[in-house]
Amino acid sequence: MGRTRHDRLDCSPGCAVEATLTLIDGKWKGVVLFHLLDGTLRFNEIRRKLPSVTQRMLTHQLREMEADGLISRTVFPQVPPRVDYALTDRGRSLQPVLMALKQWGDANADLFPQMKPSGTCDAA
Amino acid sequence: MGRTRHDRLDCSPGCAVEATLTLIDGKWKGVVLFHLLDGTLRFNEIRRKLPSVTQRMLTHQLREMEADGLISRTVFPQVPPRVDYALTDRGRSLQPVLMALKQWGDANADLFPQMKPSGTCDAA
DNA sequence: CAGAATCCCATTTGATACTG
DNA sequence: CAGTATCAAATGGGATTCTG
Repeated sequence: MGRTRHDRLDCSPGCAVEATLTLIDGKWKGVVLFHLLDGTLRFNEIRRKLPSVTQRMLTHQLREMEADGLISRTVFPQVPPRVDYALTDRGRSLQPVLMALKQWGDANADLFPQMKPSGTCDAA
Repeated sequence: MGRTRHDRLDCSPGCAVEATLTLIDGKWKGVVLFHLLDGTLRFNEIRRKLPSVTQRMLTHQLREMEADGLISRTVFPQVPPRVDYALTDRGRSLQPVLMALKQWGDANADLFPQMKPSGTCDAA
């Protein structure tokens, strides 16, 4: 086990750009973080917002973001289980980054044919 | 062949976030775009700024960004060859995104032990 | 409900050598 | 100088099944 994901960083004036990217790429991390901006979510609530994610991947991405200190994971010892995910302070500090990414994506929607117009689905 | 890189997009309020990410993840794209903010660069100039990138990877990433309309590639028919890379208007419009990524990375440098302080290397 | 375990395929990345 | 070509390794990601 270990944090080999950030080993790709070398020294360069722009490496902070890549550094941040290593934390939020991964197939679903961006969207998950974005949704968590609106508040705490349970595992299946996140799943429902991401129509085509598998449990395996969602679990994996969530664990990585937890290890990176971007989100917190709270397990309620009850049956059936309940696990809450929320942004940490560090995770919340990504808000400007996430908003910049979203704004650019919306402004350049023509690049993404399969992306439906913003607000077509259930709003956050 | 084709543009399968953006097929990962599904419908979700935050999918524009992922959409943008599909364009700038890739191991070196972020840094390359960042450096191009300062102006046109030749192939080997970019290489020199990225100590550990291979020609193969750099070529590949540049071609993808060209296909996505983020950068332009100008070949000068001369010997030895000269190829200039520059941001397109669309690429330049990523500036706020890139700066947000860089700022966050610098502010959270403690997460990246192997990242030397900003400005340690040759400045852009 | 929120996962863990296993298997397997696709894509990404790297190493190396060669070229107009 | 700015690439290509080829091979191999690492990683990412999906499908499915099982469980406390």
